[in-house]
Amino acid sequence: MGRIPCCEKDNVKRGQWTPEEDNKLLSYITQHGTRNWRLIPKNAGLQRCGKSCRLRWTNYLRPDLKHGEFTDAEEQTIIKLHSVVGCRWSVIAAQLPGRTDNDVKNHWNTKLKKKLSGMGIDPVTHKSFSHLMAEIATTLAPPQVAHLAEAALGCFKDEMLHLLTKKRPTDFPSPAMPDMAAGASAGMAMGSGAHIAPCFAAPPQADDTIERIKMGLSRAIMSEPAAPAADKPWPLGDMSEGLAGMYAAFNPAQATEFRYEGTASGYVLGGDGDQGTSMWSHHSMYSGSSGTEGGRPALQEKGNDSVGSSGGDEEAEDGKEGGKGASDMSGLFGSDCVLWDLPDELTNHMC
DNA sequence: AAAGACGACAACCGCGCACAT
DNA sequence: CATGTGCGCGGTTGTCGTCTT
Repeated sequence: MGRIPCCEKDNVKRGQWTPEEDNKLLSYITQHGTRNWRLIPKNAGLQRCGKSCRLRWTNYLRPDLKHGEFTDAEEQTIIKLHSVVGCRWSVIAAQLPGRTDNDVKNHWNTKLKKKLSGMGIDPVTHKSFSHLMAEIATTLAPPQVAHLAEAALGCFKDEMLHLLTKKRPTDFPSPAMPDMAAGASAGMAMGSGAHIAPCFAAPPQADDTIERIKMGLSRAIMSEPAAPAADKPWPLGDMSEGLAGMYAAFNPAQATEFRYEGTASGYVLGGDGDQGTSMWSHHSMYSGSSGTEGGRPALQEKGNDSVGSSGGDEEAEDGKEGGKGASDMSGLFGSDCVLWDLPDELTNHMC
């Protein structure tokens, strides 16, 4: 059916607001409130559309707004809440008095995302890069690994190249560095993306690093093995060499084989025929304590969501699986850390 | 000193939901 | 119930100041 535009664009002014316009809007709203945004610009004598007025008011003119630098506490709040609710900026902003969703969103995009990336943490999943790469190596059968490694590394590549060329990782405070070092040792045998990890552990020359990343990505793509028969196990030798090495490093006791159990049930890690041990039982975000003992199905993936569900995916799952979000989140901050004192409104988003 | 690159922030756009008619 | 309207939200774009070369 289509919507009628909120205003005739020909007759309205756009772009930066002048102090005069601000004054008109402010004085009008002070006297009459914000009952009908469509009428406000007309009554206030502004050549703006109501939507523009509303944005100006909510993002800038409101007297209860806090302008200026975000404090460390506010940043921590944003990061924690983002790990729970994703890009629901209005929900996050609601927990930060005086901040708007636009403020929070801008601050995230311009500062916090880079800050987390610099610490070796993927800002989408809030997991360390090494975890994500290792997860790729352990959760999927070899035929899928190359494709997913390519996809995942592609996501990180630009950010990493940026960091490597602009600011060395060693310049960042890095709680995730031990993980990265672990990933580095695990990935030494890798012919693929694990080249990245040593770059964080001991950054070589940036130019050399970039070349090594490119080569690693190429090899990850090129090393896809042929699929074995459905009833035959995957010998590690069928994995790309690097991924096999990475898997072996994380799971020395069980690094014997992958077994393919068909598409209906997904890929199951073999060995003793049981679930095997995920590195997730040894690592967790931030704290390093046991994270997902609640039975994170990392080794029995169905579908392709094993590279950590993105914020968008989590949102897409809202309402489909009661309690899923909350249970998954319980491990995010480690056992010694109460997740968050979330109001009902917030926790409702998580289920 | 000038030009280009980059970062930060303000503002815009389009979609979807809730509510009124 | 169908349609119209208002508003909120998240993603994207534009602009301006600062930094780098």
